[in-house]
Amino acid sequence: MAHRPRISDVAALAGVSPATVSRALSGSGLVRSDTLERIEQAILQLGYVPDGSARALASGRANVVGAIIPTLDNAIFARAAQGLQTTLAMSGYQLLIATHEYRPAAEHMLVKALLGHAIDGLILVGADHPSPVWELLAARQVPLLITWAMHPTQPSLAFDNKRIGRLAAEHLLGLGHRQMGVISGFLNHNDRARGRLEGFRDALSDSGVELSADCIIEQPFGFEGGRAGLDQLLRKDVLPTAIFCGNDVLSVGCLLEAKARGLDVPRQLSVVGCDNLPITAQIEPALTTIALPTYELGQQAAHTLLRWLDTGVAPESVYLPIELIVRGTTALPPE
Amino acid sequence: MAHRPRISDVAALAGVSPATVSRALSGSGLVRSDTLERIEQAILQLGYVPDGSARALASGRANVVGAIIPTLDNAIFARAAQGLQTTLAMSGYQLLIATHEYRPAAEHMLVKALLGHAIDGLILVGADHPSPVWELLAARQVPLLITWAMHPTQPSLAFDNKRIGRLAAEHLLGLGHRQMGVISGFLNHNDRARGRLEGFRDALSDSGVELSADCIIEQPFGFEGGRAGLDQLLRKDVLPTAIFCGNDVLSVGCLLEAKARGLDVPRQLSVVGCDNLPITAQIEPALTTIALPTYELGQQAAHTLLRWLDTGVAPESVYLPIELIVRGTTALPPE
DNA sequence: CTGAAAGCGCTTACAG
DNA sequence: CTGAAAGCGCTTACAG
Repeated sequence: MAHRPRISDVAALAGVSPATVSRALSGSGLVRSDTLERIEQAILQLGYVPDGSARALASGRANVVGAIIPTLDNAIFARAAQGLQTTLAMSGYQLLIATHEYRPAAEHMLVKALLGHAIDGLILVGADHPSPVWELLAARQVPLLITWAMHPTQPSLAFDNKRIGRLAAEHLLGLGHRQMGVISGFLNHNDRARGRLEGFRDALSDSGVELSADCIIEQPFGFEGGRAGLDQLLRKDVLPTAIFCGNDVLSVGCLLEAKARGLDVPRQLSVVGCDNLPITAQIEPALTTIALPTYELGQQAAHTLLRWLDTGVAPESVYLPIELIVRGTTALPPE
Repeated sequence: MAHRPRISDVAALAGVSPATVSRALSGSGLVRSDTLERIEQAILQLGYVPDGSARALASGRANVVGAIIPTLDNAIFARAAQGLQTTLAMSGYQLLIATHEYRPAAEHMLVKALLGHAIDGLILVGADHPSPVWELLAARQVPLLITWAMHPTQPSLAFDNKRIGRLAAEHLLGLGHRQMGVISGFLNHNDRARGRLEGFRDALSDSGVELSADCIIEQPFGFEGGRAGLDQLLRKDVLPTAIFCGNDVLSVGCLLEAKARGLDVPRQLSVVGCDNLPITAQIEPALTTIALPTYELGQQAAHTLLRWLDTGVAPESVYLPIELIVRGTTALPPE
């Protein structure tokens, strides 16, 4: 075959007009069944696959959703992407995905790039974005769903990051801890990390416990960050009896470092993480953490966005349920 | 503004023809600089973003690459996707990604879906695909790059999966092991897993050691699979002194289960994994594994495909370097 | 360096 | 249930 067959080739072979083939393709139901059959024959025989850009241009719908996430290198975002993609595919939509690695400038470029790429909707992580990003978004008017954090006006599928911090704090306070440390990812350009820290600090504060600034360590996400965070915390004058880690990559690193130093977790040091990564349930002692339904977030993001596209009415924002899971890394403080 | 601005709006505002705006946009260099400046002004003023589908339809290039991978829920594929996406973005390309979760039927559907979605190239994992997939691909004539395994004729960026198995076997044989077990992912529809097993078995066989079929356990990928695999291996009449795991999710699970049972690794049992996941270097004892440069595979896949699109000449297939990393989970066999 | 015109391959009112 | 025709918003020879 010389060329990729076009709709007119199919039409000619089936003895109908291109319009009819188009209707058959879209499953509109207004094609007689014998006609339909001839068309299907022709499609099979020619190996016809409709041209996506032509279809998108003519119909105004690309059947593509864009998503910009911080990274795929954290299982938490990878799982969400997986849930999103799988659910979209079930409705005939595909996923155009990009990662900015926590660089705001990169995010800006990617928003621009995706907006130029025929997408029906866009998904972003976090509610906090540089204003040029919002301007682009406003100009393009594409349905935009915020995830992972709550935006005051934009439809959001959020985790209550402050409550995550509160849950961790209340658990540790309840055990009797008073000296706490925090290992967080970089707070800049990360409203999720800021929210968790704020919630943690607020809850302590409500109980009359102050969290001094030098007990808050910012580290790059990664096991090494968790290890380095613990290292820094152990150099302070007053040692913490409990540590809250902003996510489980950090908490696993922190726990492993504690074990490597011969610290008895949880008897000498309690550790709380966040995410409920699979590995947290496997290591010994298993990590106390806050479970976030990230796969479900991806699924629900897909459903929400597709409904939005169908109905044209913007969805309500919602918080997804989160849950403290107490395992082996938290206990009463020493003494 | 009532409507999304079109290229003609920009042209009108800048006092030129749409053709000139188009040339300015494509950076062709054949637009006078003062004209260019007026056009850029107009673009900024209107917030113009070119329509992707129209551009793709008219030019025949979508600036999108499709990739179908087994899952994002394994860090190994997530990292490769990350390398791929990041590198593509640097050249103005975006990534349309889909996962089939090891279901051949899903892969078939996704190939079909992506081919209908205006892509310039396609990346697949593995050389082994059901024939309907190959037929679709042949009909559509899109540049296709195979990754992770070597295809006899199709351009491939491969790991030598047999050699992975051989490396593991030779290391264990060299230590003196003669009773071995294998924990693998499901072999069906997975040429990477089959290749690794085959290489492992061949190398043993070359040394006069036979690997009996009931020492080969297939498990779903996941920590639980590794744990269950060890459990099954420990029920055999002859206990293995060493286990080769098809990837590091399995090897970590296997190691953790061994520790939970009070087995002394490596003194009572040696374990070799594959992938070099970050966690393997962190746990105690650190895992002996075979390092696969998966991020680099993603990057190189992007470069290879883009060069193909540029030059029109199909690239050579290449094997990526792999390396045995000996850490704490392998030692001389007991006695 | 710039413009007028044709065309990319579909979809979708409109008419029957 | 089906067809003829216009149009989606760009790009790109062709001509100047």
